[in-house]
Amino acid sequence: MELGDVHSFDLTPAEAIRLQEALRARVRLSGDIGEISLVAGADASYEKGSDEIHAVVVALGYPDLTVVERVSASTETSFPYIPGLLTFREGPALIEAFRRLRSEPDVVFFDGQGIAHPRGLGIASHMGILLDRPTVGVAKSLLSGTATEPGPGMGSTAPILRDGETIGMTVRTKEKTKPVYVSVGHRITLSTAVDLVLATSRGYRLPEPTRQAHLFANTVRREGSGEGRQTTLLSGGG
DNA sequence: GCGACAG
DNA sequence: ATCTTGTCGC
Repeated sequence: MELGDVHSFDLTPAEAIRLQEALRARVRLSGDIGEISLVAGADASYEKGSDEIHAVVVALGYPDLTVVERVSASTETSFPYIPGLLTFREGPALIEAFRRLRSEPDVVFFDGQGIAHPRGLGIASHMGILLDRPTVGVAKSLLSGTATEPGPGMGSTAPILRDGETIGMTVRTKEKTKPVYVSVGHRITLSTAVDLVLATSRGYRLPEPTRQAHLFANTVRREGSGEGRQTTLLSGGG
């Protein structure tokens, strides 16, 4: 994908927070996505003691969810994991992975929050601005706000509230399984985001874009598919 | 001051 | 996120 100007990631935590406060104004909570034919999932993995991050992006056809492309990028990081500043740890590697992506996904799912973040700029929102593309945050746990419990059935949802505002939705993607926390990343409505998460869920807690990215990120870390600049294009089949 | 705290 | 084997529930 073509990326526009990307700001520096060589920042201190205090500078990172100031940047988030400045960028939050650029997040768009609405948008007409039109016909969707391609979705993507982005994720990262790393080893316990290492500072090497393995980021991946997996593109899938929609609504069939067939994987059409997988790319990865492995980079060194010095920024530690700090709740609320995840983008500054995983962002550089993810950006490189997106640069290697040939596909042009209509929407991208990220592992983490969108606007359901202390400063309204979780990794899905931040990356959405840099990519200028619709994005959705699909987190496995809550970072900000109060989550209400959805019903036990697949497809049930309930709001994530903060100061009386709905900042996201808990979504039951699998019956009797802990819900995922969905919030708008950028250029999409919460309603559409939730619909897409459910439309891409196939019997697992994580929707396919996110699940496939998760699996591939682990493969890259263990077997190394990204030592350099490798892009894997698939023609069909899983 | 204390607790909470995406991945 | 990662380190790890078996185990309990659907």
